Amino acid sequence: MEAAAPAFGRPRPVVKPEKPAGDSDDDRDSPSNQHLLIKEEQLESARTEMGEVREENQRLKMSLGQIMKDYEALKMQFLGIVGREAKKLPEHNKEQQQRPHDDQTEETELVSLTLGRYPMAEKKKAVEEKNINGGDKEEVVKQALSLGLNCKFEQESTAATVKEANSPNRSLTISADHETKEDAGETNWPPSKGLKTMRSVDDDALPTNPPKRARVCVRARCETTTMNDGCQWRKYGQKIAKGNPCPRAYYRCTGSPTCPVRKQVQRCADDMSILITTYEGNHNHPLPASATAMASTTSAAASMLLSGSSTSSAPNTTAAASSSSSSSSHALSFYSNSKQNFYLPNNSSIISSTSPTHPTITLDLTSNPSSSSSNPSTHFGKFPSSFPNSRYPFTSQLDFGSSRNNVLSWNNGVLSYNRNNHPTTTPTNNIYQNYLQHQRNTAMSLPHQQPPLPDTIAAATKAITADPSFQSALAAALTSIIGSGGTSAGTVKSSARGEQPLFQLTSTATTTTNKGNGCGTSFLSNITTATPSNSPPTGNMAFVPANSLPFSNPKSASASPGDHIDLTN
DNA sequence: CGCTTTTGACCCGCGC
DNA sequence: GCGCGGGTCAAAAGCG
Ligand SMILES: [Zn+2]
Repeated sequence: MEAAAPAFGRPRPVVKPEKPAGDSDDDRDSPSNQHLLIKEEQLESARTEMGEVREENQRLKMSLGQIMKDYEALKMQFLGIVGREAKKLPEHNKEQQQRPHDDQTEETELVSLTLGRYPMAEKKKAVEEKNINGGDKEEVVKQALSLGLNCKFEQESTAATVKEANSPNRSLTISADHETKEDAGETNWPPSKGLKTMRSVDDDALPTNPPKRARVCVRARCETTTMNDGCQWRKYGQKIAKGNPCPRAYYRCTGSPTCPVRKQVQRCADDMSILITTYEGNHNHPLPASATAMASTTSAAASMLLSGSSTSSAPNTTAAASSSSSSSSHALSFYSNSKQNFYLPNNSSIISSTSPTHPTITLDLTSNPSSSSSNPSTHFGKFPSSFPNSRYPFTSQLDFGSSRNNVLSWNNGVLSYNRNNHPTTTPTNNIYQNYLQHQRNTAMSLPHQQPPLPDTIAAATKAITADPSFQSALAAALTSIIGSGGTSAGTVKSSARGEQPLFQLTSTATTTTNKGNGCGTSFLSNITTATPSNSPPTGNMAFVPANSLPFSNPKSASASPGDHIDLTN
């Protein structure tokens, strides 16, 4: 995206490429030379731009190359270590291990992520450039890191079981992009639209009507009142929308007193099991690791939306970052290297509609839960990469932990959705408990960063975690992973009875977009909008999520009344 | 005691 | 201008 960003991001006096018409015009000797001159100028500038872009591309390519090298090297190291570890560890209860999967996954992931670390420096650069070129608002907080790393998760030890079902490699592409310029856009929200009366009176007396905030709507099956997305929400209102027996609830983020983020939750009238959550705005404060996934997703979506793209993708759309040979797509090449494709959950789809009111993008993850056995790949549609006019790729990683019956998980880069309507199996609680227990006990002994790890890993981890940017990225990545991990834990339950190891690893997905111009990027985390340096703990925080995991949070503010929703059913 | 939820009132944009 | 519907406020109640 870097490449593209500059080119398209900044509405410079660039001539729109599609207007080669200019040439024809020239021929036409229409009116005055002025016209010609102007055209020429435009051409000139365009060329210049092109040149710049190319240069940048080159640079980025090189960076990428190096990154990849590093990555490979580290990967090897990692594998070696892991292998050793695996041997060392007498196999704990296999069962437990499986569950802890999540844990392990996390850990694994962490390490994996480590591999991607180098990029940071480079990426930063990229980011900077981006900012320069594309940052609409200079406010771009530096914390906005854009980094892309590609990791593969090899769950050697743990995954042994899983392996069968899943190929050993999972790759996770992460790209944190803070800059979500959209922020700017969204940030506007504060100008409380209406209430000028007594409410926000002075501030911006004239809110210059901000561009409407983008909204991201997520549809997912969920039993609980609200999806546990890791954020803290306070309910501030409830209304019964006409045409839907179910009340719509309004929540506000309490992460920060000034956080503009809001969400409204409502059940689908047609299918009560579907929960429709609409997010609006970007967080202006650090988020718990567990919350970054959703946040990044929404912001990414918002970005995409705002960038002006209308999309509606069908499940089977192939996004694939087909290698657009153009030099302008490093991102793509990056991905292609890793030969990764991103998938959305089964028939999940993304639809962005710019309604008069608010531009809204909808992620529909509700599609049929159908059998998730056998070939996952068959059930999944590749992520639609086609965002017509968008220059921002869109990411989708969601963890809806709260649901007991649903499971979203990523396997091998594929997101699988599992729905278990028959809670006949072991109660979630047990699993949860086990999970926790396991966490405490087993987790420690696992190849974590904490305990007896080979220095290598420890060192690597340290080093990595030291880098703030990385932290953010990591946090995001882990978040998503973990978040889903929680989910997966839930899944475990379902798996308990099944043979399908689908749930094992969950990670986030990112998508790449490479439209005609091919600048694909996945960006997944734009972690916080506003806290650059605060994130230090993030790296570590990533592991905290245990608490914030989707598992039912008894206390979670928003989740309390639980089933309360008695829908008319 | 602090925080969240509940809930009716209020505000505002929009269509008629 | 009026009514409707969506969204928000804020007082009161509930909870740990
Ligand atoms: Zn927030």
